[in-house]
Amino acid sequence: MIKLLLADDQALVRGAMAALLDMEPDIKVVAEVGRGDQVLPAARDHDVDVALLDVEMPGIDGVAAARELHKHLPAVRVLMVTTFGRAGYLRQAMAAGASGFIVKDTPARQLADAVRRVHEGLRVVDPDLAAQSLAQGESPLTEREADVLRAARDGGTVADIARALRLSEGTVRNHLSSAIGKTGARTRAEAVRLALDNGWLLS
Amino acid sequence: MIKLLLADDQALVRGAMAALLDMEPDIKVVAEVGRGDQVLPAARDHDVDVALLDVEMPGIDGVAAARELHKHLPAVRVLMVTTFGRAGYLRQAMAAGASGFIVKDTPARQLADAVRRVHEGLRVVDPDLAAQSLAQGESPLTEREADVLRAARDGGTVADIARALRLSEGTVRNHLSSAIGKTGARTRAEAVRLALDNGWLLS
DNA sequence: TTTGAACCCTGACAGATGTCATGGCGGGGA
DNA sequence: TCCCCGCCATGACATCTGTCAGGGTTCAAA
Repeated sequence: MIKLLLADDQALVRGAMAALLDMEPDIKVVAEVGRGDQVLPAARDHDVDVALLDVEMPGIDGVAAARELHKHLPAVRVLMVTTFGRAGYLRQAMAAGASGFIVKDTPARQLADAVRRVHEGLRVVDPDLAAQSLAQGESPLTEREADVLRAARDGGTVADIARALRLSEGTVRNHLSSAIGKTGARTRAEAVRLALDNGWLLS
Repeated sequence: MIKLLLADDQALVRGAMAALLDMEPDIKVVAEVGRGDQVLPAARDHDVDVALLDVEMPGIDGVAAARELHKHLPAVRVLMVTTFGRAGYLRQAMAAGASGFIVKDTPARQLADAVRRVHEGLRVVDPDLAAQSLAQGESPLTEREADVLRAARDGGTVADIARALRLSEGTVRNHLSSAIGKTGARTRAEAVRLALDNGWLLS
């Protein structure tokens, strides 16, 4: 019997996935959480075998939660699930110790199988996504450039970003310019979107 | 027995919700589709009682699909589901003939109940969302301003927007300026974000 | 030890952006 | 009918952005 932890911020899909997986005779959902920072405590309390983590969650994101699990409870296998096929997420999730990575586009019947494979110690990765990830390579952005793009996400001015990051406006402009160049964008907003789509702005 | 149509672009959550609802003795999922433009044909083919529609879908969005259903198959009750609690969506969904509107944050056990209520002809609306929608009022943006913001969504320049909409650059700047003023933003990007959050940029 | 990469800053400049004043057009509502 | 509002446009203006050329520090690898 595989003891499963389910983490997703949307109660409806969390409950629905629980219903789906509880139909399997060899899987039992022993814990459900809606925040990333509840993953580790819940996994500890319920002696979990496999954790099914969404990437986008309040508290800490799924990748960071996977990192925590891998560090403190290395016996727990992690299967990441995400809405978008952002290839950058895949790389970071694997680096964080995840055993599998699937997108929410995959047919529902394959989910239980993925859980079983991960439990057996196998790796489960969407092949298209893996190819895309390899082709795309790692993030070209330096940490500071990513910081600046993150701060620019909701449309503030250079002055806002500089204040938030305790930098001079000139420095912010330089980082932005560099990030725009590296992403091939023509605008700050476009650079933010591209970096986001590629999964380059995670923690 | 309530015959249900399920429309969501993510196969995994679609399948999971089907599993959840099929556990109910009085509900039967008779059709599943992943695109907005498949909703009407599928509803026709399967003599559906209730349609559970996600707002964000490829093809046409859920609100437009609801409009189609209401026009061609008025007997079908529509229950909208969405990820975000964007109050503007609620107003437009109800105007499109939907009988209910719930967010994916609601507990899974309430879903079947919502389906039953909608089937009985009752209205189902998240109270918080309804209050927010009333407080927020309708979109202050004129159609053209919304067009311009939509075109500005992925970070193009004024010249790009002008080309896409066949307008002069000056006009685009005027509409943008007006939209920025109305939304209380200080930047184009901020205005886009605010309008998006409020659901003012639907079709 | 030298080199390079990442980080921070300054200053200057062209071009893009946001604002404003102004005017013409069409379709309601008073 | 006249007037107001949404729409389109022009031109001018101050400000903001993105780019470039500098020059500084720290740290790790060669």
